[in-house]
Amino acid sequence: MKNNSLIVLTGPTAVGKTALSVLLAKKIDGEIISADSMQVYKGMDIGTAKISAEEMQGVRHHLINVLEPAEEFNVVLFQKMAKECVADVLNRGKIPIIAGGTGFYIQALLYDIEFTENDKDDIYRKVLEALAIEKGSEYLHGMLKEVDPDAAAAIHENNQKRIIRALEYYQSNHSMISKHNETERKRTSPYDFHYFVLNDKREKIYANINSRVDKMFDDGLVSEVETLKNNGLKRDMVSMQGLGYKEIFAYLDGEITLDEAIILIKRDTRRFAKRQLTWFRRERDVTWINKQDYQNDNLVEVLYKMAADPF
RNA sequence: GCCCAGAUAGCUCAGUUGGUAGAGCAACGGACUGAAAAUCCGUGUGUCGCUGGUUCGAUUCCGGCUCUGGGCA
Repeated sequence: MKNNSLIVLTGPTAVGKTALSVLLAKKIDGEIISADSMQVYKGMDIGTAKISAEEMQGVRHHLINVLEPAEEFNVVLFQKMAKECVADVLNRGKIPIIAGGTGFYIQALLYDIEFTENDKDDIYRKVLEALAIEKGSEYLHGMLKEVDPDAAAAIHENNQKRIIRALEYYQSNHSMISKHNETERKRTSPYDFHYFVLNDKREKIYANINSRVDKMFDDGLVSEVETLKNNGLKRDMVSMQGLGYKEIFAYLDGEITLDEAIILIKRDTRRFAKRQLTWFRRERDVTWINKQDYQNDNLVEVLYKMAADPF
């Protein structure tokens, strides 16, 4: 085993990553580093389908339950924390298994994408947001065209978040984000990795999602969100934009009925799974594991064999 | 058994005075490099129930059949 080896196990939500990752960790003496933008938060268990202590079966998990829901989390933070975890796990002679469904985070870690320090400018962002409300996002798009035409061409004028980020980048770095993206895209990974994407028939995934959401309600999703709300969490916080949370907030605020919330959570989770698949499809170096191709096989053994080379 | 209504996209339905069809929802494809469970863009995916007839041409008109509702017996 090399000192920079790691395994990525990902896939769309509800495909069965979590259980498989634990089995794999036990098999190869690994530790799991979660790549999940929502499971980092404490007190958000039901809606994130967070793994329980029993389900961990003694396997050590990192980056789960490490932040308060009022704290902000983003790729940069993830990358920083995850890099430390990976180094730590490797130092102790174990194999890091990156498990979770946030493709962007996995990419940032795997290819060590560079994010310059302190280039997030909250004040400028607020200014831009106010400008967007006042003059519309086409106006911001026009501003971007002035300073970074390539970025303006690549970002649709309705995509306010992206436009704002690109302007913010220019403001902080006095250089174009389009150039930055171009160089970062060419990066090669410092790790020796196996990138597994677990997949299944679409209808199967969707059926899992639908029944999982029903179960979340049975398990008390509404009261989980009520508790968070009573603790002072607001709808616009990063953590409360998670699937299942934003819809229940809308229900608690009387905007939609409970039935509508259920339908919305199911639909939006299905769409999320589809977006995840779109992301993984265009990632380089991924190994797809289609569950329907291995119906009679033990998936852990399959992964173990495929990953055996570097160990 | 008889009468009436319906049968068009995955679902609910609209429509074509005869020139092979469209809405909503669902679905599908894509982008993404400091909000990513976020954000944004794009796409009708259809033997118009089956089968004959009339017609240059039928999903549309006519007949028969099948199925599904509702009613009468």
